[in-house]
Amino acid sequence: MTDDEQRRPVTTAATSLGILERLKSGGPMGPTGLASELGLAKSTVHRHLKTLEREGFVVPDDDGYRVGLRLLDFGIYARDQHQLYEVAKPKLDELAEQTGEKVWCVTEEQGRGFHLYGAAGAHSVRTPAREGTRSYLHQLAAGKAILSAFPDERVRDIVDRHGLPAKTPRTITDPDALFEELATIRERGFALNREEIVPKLHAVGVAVTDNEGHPVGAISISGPSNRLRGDRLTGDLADLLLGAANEVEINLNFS
Amino acid sequence: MTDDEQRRPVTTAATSLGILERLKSGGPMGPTGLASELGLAKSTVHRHLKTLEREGFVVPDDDGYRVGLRLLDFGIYARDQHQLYEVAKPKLDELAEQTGEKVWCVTEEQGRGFHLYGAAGAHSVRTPAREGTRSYLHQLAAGKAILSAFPDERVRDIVDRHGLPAKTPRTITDPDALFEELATIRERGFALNREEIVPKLHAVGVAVTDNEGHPVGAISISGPSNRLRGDRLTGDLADLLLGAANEVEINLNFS
DNA sequence: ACCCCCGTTCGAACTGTTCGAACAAGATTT
DNA sequence: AAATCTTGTTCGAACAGTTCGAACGGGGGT
Repeated sequence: MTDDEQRRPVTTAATSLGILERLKSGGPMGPTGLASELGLAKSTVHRHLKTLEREGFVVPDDDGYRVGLRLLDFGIYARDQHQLYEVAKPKLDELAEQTGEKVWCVTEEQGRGFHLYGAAGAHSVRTPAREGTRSYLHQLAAGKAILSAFPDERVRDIVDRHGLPAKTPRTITDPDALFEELATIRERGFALNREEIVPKLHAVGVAVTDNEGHPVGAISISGPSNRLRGDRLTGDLADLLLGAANEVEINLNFS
Repeated sequence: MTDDEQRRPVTTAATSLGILERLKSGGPMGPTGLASELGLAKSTVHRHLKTLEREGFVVPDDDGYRVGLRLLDFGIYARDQHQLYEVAKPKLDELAEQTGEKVWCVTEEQGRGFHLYGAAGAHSVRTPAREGTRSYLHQLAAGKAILSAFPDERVRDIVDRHGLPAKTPRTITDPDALFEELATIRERGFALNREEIVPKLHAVGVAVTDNEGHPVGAISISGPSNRLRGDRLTGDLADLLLGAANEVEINLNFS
């Protein structure tokens, strides 16, 4: 059904984007290193780099080239365009102060979760997530909340496309188990994450939907597992989140 | 001297990047609109969009395509890599709370200024600047502070390359006037901006340099002209900034 | 029910990219 | 200090890929 196979991709452009991704995942590099890692000729990479540099997408560095701040310009623009961001942001700051934990706002794009904004509470712990981070939806409390608001068919497409890769032994890797979990989430209204992405890290997540019931994203609270457990997790914090999500939903429909 | 003319740019990649920029400046569009604005065939644009979509750089939208959040991932990464960001951030938050104004941290790339991070104080006003915004250095207090830390030759190159475009009647547009201003800044240690980029907006800026004297960026405080004037601007606020910049410089050299 | 506009596909002509070799410059080594 | 290796850069030719225009199919509007 999902014809992922693109008929005739622009391979030249894809090469440039591949260089960009390599510079992000592998750190600053020069033409020689990139060429050997990407299986291209030095001269080819060189020409691509010069073109990317002309547009500000890469910048010369001591160790070769690195991704340029022009991408921050684009990225922040993309975030600001998102309806959820501006509405949820003040509410997230409020939640972070109230709970003292880390509060995130996540949205879906192409079947993946993107961390739009994170508010740090007084006792919030450091996690691998940053703003902009792209994650698998099934590995996040907020992600599972989003999935629970999708029709089953859509969830199945996403699972087919991206699979259910594991991050910890507790990550959901079985489609059937995922659908069971989503049913539970739909019933009680919020999603839980118990060490499914980072050991010793728990989280609660609630979907934010538009007036047609389609999810525009989700908000979540995450923190150390010994602080986020029992009634505090499934009671106070979940209720707080449900209320906040509801507020955001109302504001969304009038903006 | 500056051979801006690239010998053989990868025009295909440049086309893709051009589409990206058009989507940012012109808002979401479809292949037809982009093709007419860029002077390309519909089918060409379509193929580029599909390729960009495959990498997450653009995403389908009600009105066609829009820039994707993958760019936020890249952009935030680029910011986090910057040495100045993590060191300056806590100090900026502190300054914002102390002064109640908007505090920015700006760095230079390719002769342009990039807003890395902005902390909003209690009374801070809304300005056109966002995080990621690319500006002309001569239009910013922080930008002029950066320029004042460059050797004259470097400043001349930047002026040759980007010119001195005006934003308001008070923007410096004459190279000689700029060099005079930079000399003054070097003497007193801080830069001023009096309605040179936005009417009724003033700012103070101080450069942050590494242990070799090269600027890694600058920090600034900006606010309404009737609040940022006289002794408060050139005295209290300037002193506060100078102290903050000095702290940041020390922390920079040990990280 | 019609039409128009937009997104999409396809084939052929051609423009642009890719590759490898060669050059220059800097760093590291002997 | 000379020599050698590596890196960034330039160049030309063969090739591969991109571009364009036309045509198809679908959705919204009149």
